Amino acid sequence: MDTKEKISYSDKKFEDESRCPMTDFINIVSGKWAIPTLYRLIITDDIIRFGALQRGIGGITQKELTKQLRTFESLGIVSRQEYPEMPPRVEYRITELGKTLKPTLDSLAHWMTEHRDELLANSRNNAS
Amino acid sequence: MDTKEKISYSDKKFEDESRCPMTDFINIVSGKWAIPTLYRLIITDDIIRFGALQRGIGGITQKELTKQLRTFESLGIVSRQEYPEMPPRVEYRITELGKTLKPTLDSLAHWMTEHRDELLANSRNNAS
DNA sequence: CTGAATCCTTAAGGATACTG
DNA sequence: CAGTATCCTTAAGGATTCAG
Repeated sequence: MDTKEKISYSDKKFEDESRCPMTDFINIVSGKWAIPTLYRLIITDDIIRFGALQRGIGGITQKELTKQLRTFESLGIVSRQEYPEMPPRVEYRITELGKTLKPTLDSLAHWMTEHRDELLANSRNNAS
Repeated sequence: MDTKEKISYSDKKFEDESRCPMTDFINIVSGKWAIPTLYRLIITDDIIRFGALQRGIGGITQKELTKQLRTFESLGIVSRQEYPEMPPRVEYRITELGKTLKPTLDSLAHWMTEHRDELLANSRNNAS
């Protein structure tokens, strides 16, 4: 560790002065698996174990799921309950704060379902 | 150029069998600037020139904006009108298809505005 | 003014092996 | 079972230069 540490891009994440809600949002929910993970937790709306969550999302690696969960946990969007048993059991659950995102994500899923075919057709026609 | 080209990950983008609307969505609207760009076009709801758009978004590079616009154009979400003048003028505009995303993005912006402080506070308390 | 092209650095994410 | 740790490859994105 250095006394004067390098300031990386990610340290600026979600700090004070961005003031654009969309930019703020992207700084919280970004990457290939953030929304799928969050939506799975919201849809479940109950405790769910790590393994079940991973299978439920489908295709996400353990490393990636762990990272996403840590992020959401620190934001208070997801809660984590660890049971010191053997084998270990860890239960995750969407929080009340996290649930407030449901209407928005529902809207997003609905839009995608509604327009998927049209987008795909456009995409094909304009393929390079 | 090789005759047999390597199949990269991105070639699988938005192809047939994903069937998860959230995954589909991420494949279309991903990265740091996609949503801010799209939202700016939606809010503008009129023709807007490349330079004005870039300034309106704030912080996006020319290269990045061009890339995003090409993507949205190929999906039929944004239209592009080029005037072969000197100096050149290019006007972009959200399409009807693109406008259908407005309620969803409004919801997203609203959620972020509403919960920004709480998220930031949580984030600070749980900082490593 | 609107890009295209190039170079470069960092971030994202997959694969695998290992551990309590 | 639920992670950590490590290695590795590709993607994302910024900075800069150049051109019509």
